[in-house]
Amino acid sequence: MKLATWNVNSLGVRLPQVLDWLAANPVDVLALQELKLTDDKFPADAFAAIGYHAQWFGQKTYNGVALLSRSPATNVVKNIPGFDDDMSRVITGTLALEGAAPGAASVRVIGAYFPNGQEPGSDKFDYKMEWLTALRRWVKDELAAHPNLVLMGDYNITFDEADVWDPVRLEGTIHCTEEERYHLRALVALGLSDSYRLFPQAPKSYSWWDYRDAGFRRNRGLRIDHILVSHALRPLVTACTIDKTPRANERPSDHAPVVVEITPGPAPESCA
DNA sequence: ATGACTAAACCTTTTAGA
Repeated sequence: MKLATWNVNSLGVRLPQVLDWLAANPVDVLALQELKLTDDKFPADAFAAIGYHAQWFGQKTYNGVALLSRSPATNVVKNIPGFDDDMSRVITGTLALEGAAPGAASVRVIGAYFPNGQEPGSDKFDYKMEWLTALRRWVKDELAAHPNLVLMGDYNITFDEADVWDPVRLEGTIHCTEEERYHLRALVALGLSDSYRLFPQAPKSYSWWDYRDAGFRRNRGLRIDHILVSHALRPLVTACTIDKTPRANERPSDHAPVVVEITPGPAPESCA
């Protein structure tokens, strides 16, 4: 099965591109971030028309997340339980593990739009740290309950220098601070793996490029969109790629989709 | 040079993104 994450920077603007992308890339699950629309404006009919179920958690102007899926999601949770937040940033559901024996297995999928943080030392940075702490506490519990878990979305954090187009110039700036990277490593330490780095990748591979100053053309980017998988799923991950093709669209999002392929092995069966 | 571009709402200007 294939799962993907894409910060679309306004679903109202990007809907035609999302529909086109799904037609060309019929993934089983697509997590969307930055819908920038209220729940009543969510285009559920357009996704249903191309065979996708949807769960969404919108917000006016900012934030907003959704899960699109070939099979319906169950046990849907919005935001981080126990963390009071007026922003719509997280949506979670349980999906069938496609490719496994029928009814044999499921995967818990968390789609998240991590806070930007704006600038170290700002109120928004403090909120980012609190949010990251709350997320980790919750993901720890989810992992205990669901060994097959995928945490994907716009993390707004780079892992290390390899994720940054100019690590010297951007050292200590937002998305590249030690505080943010500590939280990212702590998430990984719960028992997750960065799907993208399970495979050889081209150097200077990024998932976001600044609209300004021809950032995409000059490949001045950051890798801040990630797909983390639990240890139970890790041996089943067969590919992880960043699809830059939507950046060639006329009015592109500043983020590219990230796609992971999970290939369940044959179901263990007793030999009769 | 605390910039550049894009999107939404407070809409000819500001806020936020990253």
